[in-house]
Amino acid sequence: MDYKDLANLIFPNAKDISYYEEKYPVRNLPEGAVVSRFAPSPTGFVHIGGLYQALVAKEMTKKTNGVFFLRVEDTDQKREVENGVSGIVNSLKDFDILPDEGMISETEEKGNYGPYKQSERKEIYEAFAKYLLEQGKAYPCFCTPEDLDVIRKKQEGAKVRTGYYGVWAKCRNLTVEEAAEKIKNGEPYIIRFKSPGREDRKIKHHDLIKGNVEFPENDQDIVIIKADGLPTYHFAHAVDDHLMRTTLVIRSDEWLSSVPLHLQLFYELGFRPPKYAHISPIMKNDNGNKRKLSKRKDPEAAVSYYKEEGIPVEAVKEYLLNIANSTFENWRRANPDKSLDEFDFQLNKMSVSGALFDMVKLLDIGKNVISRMTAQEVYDNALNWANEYDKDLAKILEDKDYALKVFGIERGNKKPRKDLSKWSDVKENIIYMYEEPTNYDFDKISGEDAKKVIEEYSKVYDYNDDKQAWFDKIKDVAEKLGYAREVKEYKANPENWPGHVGDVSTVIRVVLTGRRNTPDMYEIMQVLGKDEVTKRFENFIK
RNA sequence: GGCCCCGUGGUCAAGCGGUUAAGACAUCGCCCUUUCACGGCGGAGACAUGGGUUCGAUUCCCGUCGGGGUCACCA
Repeated sequence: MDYKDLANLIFPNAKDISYYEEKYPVRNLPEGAVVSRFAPSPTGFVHIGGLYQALVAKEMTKKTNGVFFLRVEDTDQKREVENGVSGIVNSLKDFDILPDEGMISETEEKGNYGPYKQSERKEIYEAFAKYLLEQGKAYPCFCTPEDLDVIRKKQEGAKVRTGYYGVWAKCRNLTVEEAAEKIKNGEPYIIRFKSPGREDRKIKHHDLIKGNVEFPENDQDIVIIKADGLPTYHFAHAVDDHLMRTTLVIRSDEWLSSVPLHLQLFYELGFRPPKYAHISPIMKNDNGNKRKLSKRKDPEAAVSYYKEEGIPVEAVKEYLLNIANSTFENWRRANPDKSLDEFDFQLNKMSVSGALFDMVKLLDIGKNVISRMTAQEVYDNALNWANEYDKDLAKILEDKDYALKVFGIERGNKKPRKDLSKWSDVKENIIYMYEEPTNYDFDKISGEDAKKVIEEYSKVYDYNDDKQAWFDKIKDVAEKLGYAREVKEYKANPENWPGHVGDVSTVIRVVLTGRRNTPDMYEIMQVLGKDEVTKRFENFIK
C-alpha cells in the first residue's frame, strides 16, 4: 500500500487536479492587470476595515484594467448567518464598490471562475487535498481535540513552542497501512499538511505595503480539511486564489504572520504564489490604548452605520482614500471637481501602521463633499436618505420646487455654505423654512424692545428690495430706535448705544427662524416669500 | 512568553543623512464693515528613549520602553 492507495481510500471520487487547472485557465488580461478580491465571511456585517480593503482592491484592479471579485468564505458553519451574503453584496453596492465577478446576491453569482462561495467548492478542495495526499505531502490525523490538548499542555510545561509539528506531530509518522487501518475501523480523522519547513530557517518576503519582512519557516502541520469536510482558511486561500488566478491578495495585516505558511502551501501545491498587500487595521483610541474598531463596542465599525447616519458615500470613500494615500488630500485640493475615479491610487504609499479612526475628519470631508453638490444633488440625496430613515423629512421634501430653493440658499457660488456634514443634519437645518418658530430665544434685544424692532421694520419691509436696499432699511430702523447704525461705530464707543444694527438683525432673524444663527437673512426672506415673512412678523407682534 | 510589525504635534501625515521638520483636521486669536457656516491671516503644538556609526542624525544600526498582530478542526 502506498500514498496513492491511501489517497484513494480517503477521497475515492475526487477528480484529478488537471481537470480544474483546465477549467480555470490563466486569465487573458493585459500586461500588468491586477486580479484581486474581497473575501469576507458571510456574517452580513461589513466592517469599515473590510470596506477599506475592498476599496483598495477595487482601485488597484480598476487602474490596471484587471478583475475585482467577491468570494464568500463560509467554511465555518458555526458563524453562518441568515442572509449573510446579501448583507455584504448590498454594502458594496451602497458604496459603489461593485465586483466584476463573484457573488451578486444571496445565491447568485457571475463569472467563470466560480463557484465563488467556498462551501460549494468542496469537491475542488478534496481534489487538491488528494493530490497532496498522493505525494505524501498531507496525511490523515486521528488526534482528538483532547489529544491536542494534552500535547499543548506538555509543550507548555516543557516551555517549547506549542502546535502540531516535528516530534509532536504524532500522526505524521503513521505508516499508510496504520492510517488505512484506522480509517477502515471508522476512527474519525482530519487531513493535515505535512510541512517541509524548519523553524531554524528564515524566509524573506516582500509585502507590497509592509515591505521586506523575515520570518522563521513554517513547520506546523496545519489542518487543511476539517472534520466537517470543509477546508480551513489557509488551504482554501491557496486553492481558491490559485484557481481564480488572483495576482494580488489584499487583506488585513492580522494575516501577515501566516505568510510563511501560505507561501509554503503554494509551493507544495505547485502554485505560483500571488503578491500580498497587508493592510493595517483602522483603530480606535480606547482610554489611551489603540485597538481595532470593534463590532461589539463601536457602532462606527459597521458600514451600515454610515448609511444610517446619512454620511455621504463619497465622504466615506474620500476619508478612506485619505488614510490610504497621503497624496489624496493634495490631489483633491488641486482637483476639487474631479471624480474619485480619476485619482491615481498608489499601493506603496499606504501607511504601515494603523490609523486611528477620526470621525471629526470624516464629517469635515462630508461637509466639503456636500458643499460641492448642486441643490438638485443635495435634494436627491437628502430625499433618498429621508425615505429610508426619516419619514418626517421625506414629507417636508415633497414640495420639490420649494425644497430646491431652500437648498439653493448660499449654494453654487465660489464660497458655498458648509453647514451640512451628513443627510441627518438636513432636517434641523431647514426646518424653520417650513415651520414658524414657536419660541424666540433673543439675545441682547428682547421683550418689548424686540417688538418695537419688528413693528418698525414691518412698516418698511418690501419684498422687492434688492439686498442693499434691504439692509439699508434695517440700518434705518436701528438708527430710529436708538441703536448704532454701524457696528464699527458701536465697537469704538459701546457705551453710546444699547446695541447696534447687528443686534437689530438678530431680532429679525430670531422672529423669522427661531434661532440666532442662520444662513443669509436676505436669501431666507426671499425664499420664505412676502406673505410668510409678514405672517411671522404679525404673529410675533400680536 | 515565542515570533512578527510599528513608534514625527491631539488626529491623519510629508520628509528618509545637513530642512526655519510641510500640509490637512481639531484648537486659539484677529479680519471679512448683521449672526452662523465659509474664506483670509496669524498663534500654540511633534521627530518615544538610551547608546552607537558619522564632520553631522528625525532619517542608518543595536538595546530599552510603548503600541499592535499572531501562535485553533475561526476566518
